[in-house]
Amino acid sequence: METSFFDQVYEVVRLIPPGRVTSYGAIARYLGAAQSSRMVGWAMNNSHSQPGNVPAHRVVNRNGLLTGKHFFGGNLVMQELLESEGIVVENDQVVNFREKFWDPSQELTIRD
DNA sequence: AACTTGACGGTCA
DNA sequence: ATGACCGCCAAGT
Repeated sequence: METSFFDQVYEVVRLIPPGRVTSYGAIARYLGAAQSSRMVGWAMNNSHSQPGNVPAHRVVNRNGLLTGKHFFGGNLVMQELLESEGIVVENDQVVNFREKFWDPSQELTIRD
């Protein structure tokens, strides 16, 4: 396997537990490409082409803003999905984002 | 083949 | 605090 940057992104996204959200930058940083946060979003764009389900709705930008809601086929689809998991979304922004924030580098623990 | 855009983020002014 | 620019890599045009 090539273990492309994209593939790793999908893998991490799938590890995001329900009721939690993370940011593109957090994933990118976990993969060692903090400056490539845009690539994470781009990977999400291809996520629809990936097997299995990639909960991209749990990925928001560092503001907790549902920047990708537009890509879910609707404006409220992403919000509905998040609220369905217990996440409160208001004005396209995750309430208590800091509490709901799930950092792979922190939760997955990188210890060697 | 080259240029522009893109679901971001951090730094600089 | 707000605004603008740069970086990163891939895909679309």
